Order: sequence, then C-alpha cells, then structure tokens
Amino acid sequence: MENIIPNLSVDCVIFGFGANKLNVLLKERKLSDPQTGEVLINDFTLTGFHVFEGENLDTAAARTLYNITGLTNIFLEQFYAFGSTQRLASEKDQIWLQHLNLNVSNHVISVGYFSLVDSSKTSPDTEHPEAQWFPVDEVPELAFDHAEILAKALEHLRLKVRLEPIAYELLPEKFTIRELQDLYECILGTKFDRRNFRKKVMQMKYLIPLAEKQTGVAHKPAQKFIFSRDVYDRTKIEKLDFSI
Amino acid sequence: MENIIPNLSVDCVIFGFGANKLNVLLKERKLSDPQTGEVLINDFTLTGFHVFEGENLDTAAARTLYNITGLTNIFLEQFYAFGSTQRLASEKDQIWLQHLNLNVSNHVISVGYFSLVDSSKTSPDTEHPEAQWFPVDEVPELAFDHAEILAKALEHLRLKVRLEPIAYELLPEKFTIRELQDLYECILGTKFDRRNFRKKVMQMKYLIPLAEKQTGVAHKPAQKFIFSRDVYDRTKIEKLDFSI
DNA sequence: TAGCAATGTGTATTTCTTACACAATGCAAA
DNA sequence: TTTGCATTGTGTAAGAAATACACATTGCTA
Repeated sequence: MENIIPNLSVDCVIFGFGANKLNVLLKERKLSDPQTGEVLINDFTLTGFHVFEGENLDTAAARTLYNITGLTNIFLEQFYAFGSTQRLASEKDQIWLQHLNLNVSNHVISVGYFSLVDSSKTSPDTEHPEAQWFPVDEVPELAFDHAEILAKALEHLRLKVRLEPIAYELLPEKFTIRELQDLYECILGTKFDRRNFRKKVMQMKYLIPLAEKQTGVAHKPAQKFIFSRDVYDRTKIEKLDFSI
Repeated sequence: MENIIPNLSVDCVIFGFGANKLNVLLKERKLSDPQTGEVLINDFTLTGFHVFEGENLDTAAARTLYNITGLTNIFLEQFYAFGSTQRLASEKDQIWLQHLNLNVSNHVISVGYFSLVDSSKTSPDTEHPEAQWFPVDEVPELAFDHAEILAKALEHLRLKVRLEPIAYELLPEKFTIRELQDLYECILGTKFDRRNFRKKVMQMKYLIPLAEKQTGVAHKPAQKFIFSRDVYDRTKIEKLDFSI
C-alpha cells in the first residue's frame, strides 16, 4: 500500500441524470460519541480521497471514481483547485479528521474533478450503501467546503455543456430526442421549444438516428439515437480546417 | 520568514498587450558549471513560487505576481492545477532544483493562474532585468511543463474573453475602439470588420465614451473610451433579473 | 494647400432564432 | 374492435442578429 500525500486530495463531483433531475452522488458521514451515543456528525460529502505518492492527479481522480462506482473510462475532468486554509477548519470537520486518524495536514489542497455517468450503469446503493443520489437542487448539508466545490462544478458543467457535446455522457447509449432535451433543460434550468430543439440537434451530424424505437410506452414511440464521438471528432477537425 | 510547502506551488501566466501582440512575461533561467563555465541551462520559466504554510492559493499567486511586477489589485484567476509526476523530471529541471537547494519535493503540484496586466504600467526590465515580454507565438524554450501551462492558459484566456469583458484589463485606462479591436483580433486570432465591431461594442453600456481624443497621430484622432466595471456589474444583474 | 492615413457612419442581405398548430402513432381501456 | 389518450414528428412566417460593403471627415505633414 502506497503512502498518501498528507496535504493533497482530489474530490470528484459525480453527476447523474435520473427521474428527470440532475443528481449528484454523495456519501453519508456519520459519527456518534462512543460513550454517550450522541450524534456528533451526520452529513454528506463528495467522493474524495488523498493522492498517493507518485500518483498523477488524473489517476487519483479516476481511482476515487472507480472505488465508489466501480466504473472506468468515464468522463472525468478537472475544473478547479480548492486551497483555502480554512477549508477543513470547522469543528465538525476537525472531529472527523481526528476520528479518521489519517496522517493528514490541516491545510489540504483538494483538486476538484467532475464526472458524468450514465446512472443506469451504476447502482451505488448495493455496493456502497452510504452513497446516494441527490438532486443538485436538494442537497443536504455538506461537509468541509463541499458545497462550494459542488457549486463550482455545476457552474463548470453548465458552461461546458454549451460548448461541447458532453451531455451524452449522462444518458444511456441509446436515447430519444426528448430525453436529450429534458437533460439540457435540467442542466441549464431553461425550457426549449420542442420543434426548435429537434431542428437544432438534428443538424449535428454526430447524432445518429437508429431504426430502433421506444417500447412499452402508451403513446407513439420515439425514435432512438446514439452519439458518435467518432463523427464529432472528425467534423470538429474539418471545422478547424475550413475556418480562418 | 515562513516555511514553504515543499510539494505545492503556483505559476502565474502574466499576459500583456504591446506592439500589437499578445505577450507573456517570462524569466530567464541560467546556470553554468562553476568549474568549466559550461552553460548547463539557459531557458525561460513562468513566474512561479512555492506556497507558504498557512497561505491561501490565491494569496500565494497574488504575492508571486507582486514580486515580479510590483503590481497589486490585478486581474488574476486560477485556471488549472498541474500535477503530473513527471513535470519536474527532465535532466535540466533536476539540475536546477538541486542548484536552488530548496526543500522541494520531486512531485510538486502547481496551480496555474493567469493574469492580465496593462503592460504600460509595469516595466519589468528595470526591476527584474531577467524578466522579459515575449509574444505568445514566439516563446523560447520553457522550463518544466511551462509550455503546457502556457498553452492551457491561452486556451482559457480565449474562452474567457468571449464570455466576460476582461480584455480591458490588458489596455490602458483610456483606449480607442481600434485598440480594443486589435486586442480581440490578437487574442482570438481572427479579423473583424471594423464597422461591425464598432457597432457591436457600442451596444455595451459599460463602454463609456470620453470627450478626449487621441493626440499626436498623423490622421483623424480617435475618440477615447473607458471600461466601467460598475456599469457592467449592474447591467449584468439586470439581465439575470429579467431573464426566464 | 494638397495629400495622406485613419476615423466614423448606414443599409441591404443573409443567417439564425423564435413562435406556433395539427396530423400520425401505438398503447390502454372500454 | 373501437375510442380515447399521450406523445411524436413536422413546416413556415416573423423577428433578431450577423455579415458584407463604400464614402465623407478629420487633423497632421510635407
């Protein structure tokens, strides 16, 4: 087992999409006084861990994500480093760190990563019963500076989603236009006209229509699509070539 | 004197605008063998320094910026953390670190900040003769992973400049529309139609026309403008209020 | 005073964005 | 089997924004 770097951690903000809400994966943090049984701490944290000696930041983030979701090859991107000297200073957080008894500095820099997962592929409830999905607008009390980290991650996601086709990472491989629209509306907090949205996304060559249709719905079934990163990458290069 | 944190530094990518070019401030790094006089190292670095114990990242970046430019209250924004285990591994970099003889880890995480300065206000040549401005498309060999840091900073600047009125930070307090256009063209690497550019920026309420004009030019002198952050902040809030 | 070099301005064209209504589909319930 | 239901799939007109483009004005210089 490698040693951890005492003053350096990563925190992953893991986003999922379900029940027509943008969700974030949080872990419960619980501590009772061993004598009195009094509840000292009962709140939630993002998924974070210290970086190991000799480990790259990106690797540490991927490892952390794997440990909680069991997933690899997942969208994962650094967005900001949090280095306030006060970020672990609250009373609860100090109690918690003493309880963990790790060799941890009291000025830990945490590098924030955000991750987009298809939440139909991961069932944290079974492997990690302490991990739960929460709608991003209904998160409980968070430990450390994790509320700030989440806020910054959301801001970053909202920016990024308008610039690059990353929203697909949150959907199952095959999806309908409606699902895509719901997702964008959720992330950006806006509503789009259904016809205009469809017109717009249908221009994207990398959105590939399938012969397949929805099944088991009590109405006209919608056509399914897949996102082709391959086509996206190629058309993106073309654009650069022809611009100026 | 406080102690440095051995595995944590900040690097400032300091941008300036001069001679119709976007420039970056670099420091020469020179080392000769004391016996033979052989030149071991002769390249350039960004402006970086280790974070002190008990110091916030933002403070460390502002301090580093102050040390090289003598300026405070300057636009300074974090953009990415660099944590590859190999980032100090090259032979030259190892020689340099031994030479400095600081108590430094060999896995240093560096948090990148980019800064925009009005280069007419700073004359690094006098205070720090080893610091020089280089056009961003003509930088010499850079130490460590600083080429990567610079590339990422540029990418971030190009994104940011399209989203927020930060370009003004690179200009003198009073400037002409032409100067503003040259700056945007420089940063984004594009050309704009002069009339359309003017039409566009004139819509921005936070661009305040002055009675003052250019002097000492051999042609019709242009009107001068200032940027009002105050107006920008207020109109930005209005926008949010009236949206939805 | 004539020439020069850059400023300052308006309009027509095209492209993109927005607003909006109805027929078609397939399941479910009667 | 039929009817009702909910949601899909489609086109067009109006408005807004982006683009392309030419000439008179200014103040300095020779």
